Amino acid sequence: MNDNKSSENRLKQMVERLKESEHRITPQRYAVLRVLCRSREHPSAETIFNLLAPEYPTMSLATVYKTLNLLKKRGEVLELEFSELGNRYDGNKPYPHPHVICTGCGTIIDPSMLDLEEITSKMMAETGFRITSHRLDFYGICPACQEK
Amino acid sequence: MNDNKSSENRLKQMVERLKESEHRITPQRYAVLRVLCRSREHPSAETIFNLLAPEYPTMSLATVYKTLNLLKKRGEVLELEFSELGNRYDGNKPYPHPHVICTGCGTIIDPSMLDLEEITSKMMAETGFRITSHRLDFYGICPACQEK
DNA sequence: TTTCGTGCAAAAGCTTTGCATTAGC
DNA sequence: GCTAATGCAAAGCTTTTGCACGAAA
Repeated sequence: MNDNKSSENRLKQMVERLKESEHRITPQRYAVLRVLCRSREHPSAETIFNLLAPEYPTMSLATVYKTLNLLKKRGEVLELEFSELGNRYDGNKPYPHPHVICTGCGTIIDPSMLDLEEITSKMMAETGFRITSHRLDFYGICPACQEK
Repeated sequence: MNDNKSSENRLKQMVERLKESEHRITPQRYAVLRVLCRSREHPSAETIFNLLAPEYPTMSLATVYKTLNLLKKRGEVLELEFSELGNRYDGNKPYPHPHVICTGCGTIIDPSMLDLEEITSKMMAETGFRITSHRLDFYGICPACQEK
């Protein structure tokens, strides 16, 4: 879980922005936002659903997906695409950043930010692309898995 | 398509390595290897299948997937995981390297190599992970799509 | 001749969609 | 009260699997 202050601020920000764009804050939707803001594990849709199911018996996976897609469309969540691991979501830092992923247990953590500006400029010059986003993943074995 | 010399060398290398590990070179398998070596478009499984279907009427998608998984297991092909775009494969450079991806048309190109050694070292020191691989993707709009 | 590979069809995951019901605002 | 959101079930995709047949070495 996240430290309380920053995750609560992020939650308020998400709610505020949704309200501004005429979106309703339902209990289910609020619950999904809460999980996204309070977790740092880059949860999958199913993880979010499983966390909420006990407290919200009528919650459905479809609602989780619909909420994630809404947030994705509005740039409020970053989707990490994996076919094996399943897609994972980051609501705290909804902008491209590096990740370190354990190929043993699927843990995903955020290392401190790297400066990718220079690399991006070189890319644009070389390829002629208008670069809008990026993804940098490091794969390896996490400390916990190394001890197994 | 690739330049003939290097793609034919890569093809021979793939065949040689499969033979060394007691794998049979069937016409279907050879055809998949050939497409992987001759294309630089990072094709999907279905793209490979569609390219070969006319020439090999009995070819099946299952065989393409089985061949790709065999090559992946042996480190002869790099799999790029996308949920929206579908997984894409690179048989020419089966080691982690940067990609530039057009979010308009799905084109994937390889920019010239960047030095990621230093970044990787920093990652390991900071996270305690034993880093084994990485993925660096830049997303943007390719020159062709910019003119549309 | 003995495996191994192929290819069909079915299954398995994950994600999306249609639609009637429910509930924000 | 109007309209958007929910949630069930069904459908859609991509990828994998089981198994009988066919072919490589």
